[in-house]
Amino acid sequence: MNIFILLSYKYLKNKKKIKLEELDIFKNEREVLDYIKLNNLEPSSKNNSNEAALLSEIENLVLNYLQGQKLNLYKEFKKLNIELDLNDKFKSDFSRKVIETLLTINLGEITTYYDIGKKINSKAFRAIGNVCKANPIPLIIPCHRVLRKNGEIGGFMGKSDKTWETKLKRRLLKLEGYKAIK
DNA sequence: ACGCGCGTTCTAA
DNA sequence: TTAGAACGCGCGT
Repeated sequence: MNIFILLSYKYLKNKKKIKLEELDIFKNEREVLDYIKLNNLEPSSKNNSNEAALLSEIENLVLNYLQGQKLNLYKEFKKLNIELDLNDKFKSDFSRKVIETLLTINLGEITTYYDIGKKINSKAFRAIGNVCKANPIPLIIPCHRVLRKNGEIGGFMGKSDKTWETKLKRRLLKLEGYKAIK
């Protein structure tokens, strides 16, 4: 399965750090190009050596993860002092609690929409799904580790079962060593 | 397969 | 700005 990954970020010169805005996953190059065009994205200049170094570290982390290394990407990104653009995106208490809970699910583990609801004292299971859908940085925020209560795969990146997106979700879980999915 | 529940977003006033 | 309708990577029956 080939995938194409696009990182949208800003380099904060004064702080010398990268603020990661989005990590998007596409199934072919054309989709990447369409997305870049649609959102008027500028190609990375990499004219700053610190910026280039950070980027290559990020690239290595993601590639190693996709090749099966057991990496906690969230923690690794934190080590690199990468800023995640979450507070801008998630403004409500509810969505922040969902994201917070998601970040506690380690590689190799899974949870369910139901369990997240239990943890944050809510029965809004569908709304929890909607927060995941709005997740701008999959892989780092591990929405792929959330299944339906009955063990079904559930959706991924806004799409329901029997789509390329859910195949990717299965693939990621397999990569992480989790096997039992309906 | 259907109805339900609930946070978010869209829509029309 | 505000009420209410519509919408969802879901759940229970």
